[in-house]
Amino acid sequence: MGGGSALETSAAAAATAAGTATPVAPSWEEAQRALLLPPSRYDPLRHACWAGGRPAPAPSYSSTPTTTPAAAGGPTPYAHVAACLAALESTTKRLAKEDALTNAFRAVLAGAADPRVDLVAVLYLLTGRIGPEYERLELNVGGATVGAALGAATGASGARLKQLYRELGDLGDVAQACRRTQSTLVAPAPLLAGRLLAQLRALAADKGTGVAARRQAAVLGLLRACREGEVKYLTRTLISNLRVGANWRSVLGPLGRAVLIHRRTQAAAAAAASSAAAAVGSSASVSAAPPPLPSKAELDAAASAVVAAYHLCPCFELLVPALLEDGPEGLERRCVLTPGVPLKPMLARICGGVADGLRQLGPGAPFLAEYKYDGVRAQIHLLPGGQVRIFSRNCEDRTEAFPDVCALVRAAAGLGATGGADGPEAAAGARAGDGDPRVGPSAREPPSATPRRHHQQQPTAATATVSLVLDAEVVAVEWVAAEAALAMAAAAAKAAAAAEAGVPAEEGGEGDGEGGDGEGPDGGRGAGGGGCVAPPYRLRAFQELATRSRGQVAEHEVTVQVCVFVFDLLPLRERRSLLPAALPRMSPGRVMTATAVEVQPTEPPQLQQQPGQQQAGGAAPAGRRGGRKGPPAAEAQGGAGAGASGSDEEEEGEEAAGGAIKRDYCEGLRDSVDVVPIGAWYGQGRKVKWFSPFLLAVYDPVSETFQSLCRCMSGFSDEFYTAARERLGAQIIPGPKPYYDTGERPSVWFEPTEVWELRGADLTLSPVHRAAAGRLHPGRGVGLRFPR
DNA sequence: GATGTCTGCCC
DNA sequence: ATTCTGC
DNA sequence: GCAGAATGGGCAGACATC
Repeated sequence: MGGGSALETSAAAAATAAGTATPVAPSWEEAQRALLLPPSRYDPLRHACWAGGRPAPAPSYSSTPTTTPAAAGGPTPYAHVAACLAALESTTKRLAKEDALTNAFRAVLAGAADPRVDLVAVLYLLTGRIGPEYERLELNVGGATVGAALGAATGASGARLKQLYRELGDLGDVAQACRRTQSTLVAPAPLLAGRLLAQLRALAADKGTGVAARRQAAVLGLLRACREGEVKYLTRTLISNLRVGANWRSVLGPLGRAVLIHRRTQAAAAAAASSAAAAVGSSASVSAAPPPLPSKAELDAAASAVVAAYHLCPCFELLVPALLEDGPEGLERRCVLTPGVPLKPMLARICGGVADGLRQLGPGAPFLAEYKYDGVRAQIHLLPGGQVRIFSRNCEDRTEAFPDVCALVRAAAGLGATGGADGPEAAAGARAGDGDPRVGPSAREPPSATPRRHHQQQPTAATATVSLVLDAEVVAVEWVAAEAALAMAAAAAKAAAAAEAGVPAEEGGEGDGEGGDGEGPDGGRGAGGGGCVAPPYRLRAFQELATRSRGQVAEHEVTVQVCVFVFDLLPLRERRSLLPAALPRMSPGRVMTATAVEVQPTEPPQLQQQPGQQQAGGAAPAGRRGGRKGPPAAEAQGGAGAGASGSDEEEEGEEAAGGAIKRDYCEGLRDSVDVVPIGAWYGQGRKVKWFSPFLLAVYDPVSETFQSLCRCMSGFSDEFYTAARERLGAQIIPGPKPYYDTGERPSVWFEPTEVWELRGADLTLSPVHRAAAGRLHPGRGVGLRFPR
């Protein structure tokens, strides 16, 4: 509070100094409101909340503006970021959010001493990140660490913090609430965006004994340095939960717009200055009327240029310099696909079932129906040198965890299985080996230990060629002995016969969500047209693959073998028919194209030809299952992404044709389960006022116990939450009934008074849930995956 | 050394 | 992952 | 129709604690 009045005073002083109609630098709240002005009325010089590195408010520029705008400022204060976050949070309107972001970036461009550096920092801070996703850089700070630091910073007791948290449902709000009652003795230096980002990165880099204490101390220091509205957002940043209704996606368009506006303004100012100088030759003020905003079309073009560039090159350190130097128009040339930099994944549209999906694809349009494998998504880059890089669905670099995948892909591509270490540093020209794909301790050579820093390498013409980018699913496989393979083949044949006879038997109870070793869609099948020789492998469930180490794995340490199911080539979305050419040496159980059915709505389904593996009988019904039967929420992949409009022989109108109907909810698993809410937690954020999630249990008549099955939070409407809060609020009991069986510890327990119907996708063996305890696994119960 | 807590990341 | 909500 | 938030099960890894 002391700070508040001091700031008022300085604002008043600024007002006097400014004189005449020269505006006074706004307070933090005013700056926040100003950010919501339409860009046409926002003046970065007048509304920006800083100058000379001082926090808001301070004179935004001197009363005698003899300097150029760009030189007027200092480092961007974090207060500016916080003001923008507050502006974002203050509205749910998307256009208003875009305006706020655009204005905020313009302020940085106009007011920062080093806009190039500050813009990157502000971008990260506004999106709650500290680096590109593919650089393993994590704060490792969560609620516990911040909570403890908060206690130390404010003197609030743990109980008080807990109570506040229950009321507010957001640690940032708790911090803000605490701060109001806290008086700072000596105000530390104000937080600066660039420096804060560096501090956060240092925090992320710290490790070893005692980190927890060091982290907490660092967090404490940062919290203490906060002013005005900063604590709330700094706290949320620390726990990676900004929740202001904007994320990296929302920031890109405004970034393009802001840069375009700024460049126009600068050009106009330069022109005015030079003409004035030429005319009079004396100190004419540069503050001529700002030029009108670029046209909407121009602004939109700038926005989509940045969006497209970011998909190809999701790294602000690369994007921003290119943007500032060559403008949005130059991005297409400057930001190209860079080897080892993952592409942002395609956008997918949700549709309300298969019928809807087909309608979206276009009536009568042919499409591809693919299996949805239960593994992990992998974006696989095969670089010109023969090295491989593997990225997760979230663009995390997972190369080192999957040396076997690297080897398999190299082999499938016709390069030697021992082509060398992966990653650009490791030179190792791939030599063409015998191409025999081998899983096992044959290939090794540990991958480069040096983590690469992509943003240090500028894309150049030389490095811009990627030989191959694959989209694939990595699935755990189990190799089985020959006899077992024969048995499986026989079973598959029987199932196929049954299916042909019209029995809707689906896949004969396959897996049934038993979690354990359920066969995948075509596990154990694939026997060819006439003489059946089943490949000696079976697909395993996701849970098996999840045991893979996260860090560096040597190939001989791999315990769970995998098969790579390739389903797409990026970024051109060329037809899958190019896959066999790109990967001439695929091999069953190792690297395969994902099983798919080409559907011509007027003709019977035709199974896609697969290299190295003939498909027949058994797979067709399964394929039909994926394409035809009713997933309530299937997903059609559109040809978004990349913008690299290669558009070869693709007919227009068929743009979505590369899409696949995925996420099939197996018919057999659509059963619902009757469950009883036996406990709950208090909601967070939007759901503070309600119970969420609920702890749900099944009743076991044998043991006469309620065994927990899962927590559940989705599938409920807000009305349901409100009603449930009332009903169950009256059923709270002090502790669990003796006949409740669960490893969970919910905040509240209920009398068992209601029965709900629950749907889920899958079951897994659980360490905390107790359903069917002991029946599938000694000591482990069953949990429900994706309850809803 | 075993166990527990926290965090991040797969689905 | 899924689902709901507001623009 | 999109974007965003709020949540699920469960694993490994890194520390902290016993």
